[in-house]
Amino acid sequence: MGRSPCCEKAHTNKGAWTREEDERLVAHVRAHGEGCWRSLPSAAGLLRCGKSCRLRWINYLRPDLKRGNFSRDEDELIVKLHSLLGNKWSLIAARLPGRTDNEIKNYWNTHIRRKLLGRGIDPVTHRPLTDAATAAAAGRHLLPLQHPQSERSGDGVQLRQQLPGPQGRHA
DNA sequence: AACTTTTACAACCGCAAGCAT
DNA sequence: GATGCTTGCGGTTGTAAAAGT
Repeated sequence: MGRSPCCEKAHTNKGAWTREEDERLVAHVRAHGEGCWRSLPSAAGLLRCGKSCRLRWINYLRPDLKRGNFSRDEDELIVKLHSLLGNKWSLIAARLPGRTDNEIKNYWNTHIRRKLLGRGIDPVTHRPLTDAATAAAAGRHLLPLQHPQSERSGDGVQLRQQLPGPQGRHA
C-alpha cells in the first residue's frame, strides 16, 4: 500500500500542546465537528499534523472524557475484557464510557499489569505464572537489566513481555 | 538541600485497514 | 486489480513529578 508522510514535518510543532493550541482545536471541532483530520490543522490555524490533532482531541480534549482515577469496577472490567480481547485497547475502551484507548493502555501498563504480577498472574495469558516466571517477578532485582536502551532494541519487546515489573525508565 | 531513581501519562511513530480513484 | 491517501490502532518514547537516598 502506498504510504506518504502524514504531514510536512518541517512545518509542524511537536511535543506538549499549549493552551492556545488546545483552544484552537476545540473551537474548530465544535464548529465543524470531528473528521477530516488531514485538513484540520491548516483550517484551524494549527502547526500540527492531523494525526497529532486527532490524538489530542480523542485523548484529552473531548468533552465526554471522564479523566481521574479508575474505579474498582472499571479496573475489574478492564482485566476481564483484556482476558477476552487481549491488547485490543480500542475495543476495551469502547466498553468503558469516557475512557480512551490510550488512557486504558497506560493504566494497564502502569497499574494493572503490576498488580496481576503481584498476585502471581501472567498479565498476558491471565493464568498463574510458571515457577520461573514467578521467581523472576518476585525477584526482579536479580535481573541484570531494566535498561530501556537494551530493552528497546531488537528482542527487547519479547523480553519485556516475559519480564514482569515496571517498564524501567530513567529520566 | 541536592541528587538519583522511579512512576505516570501525554504524545509520537510506524504499520495496516479501508476507501477512493 | 493497482495505486495512493487518510484514518485508526498499538507499541514505544520523552519528560515532569514524585519518591527515595
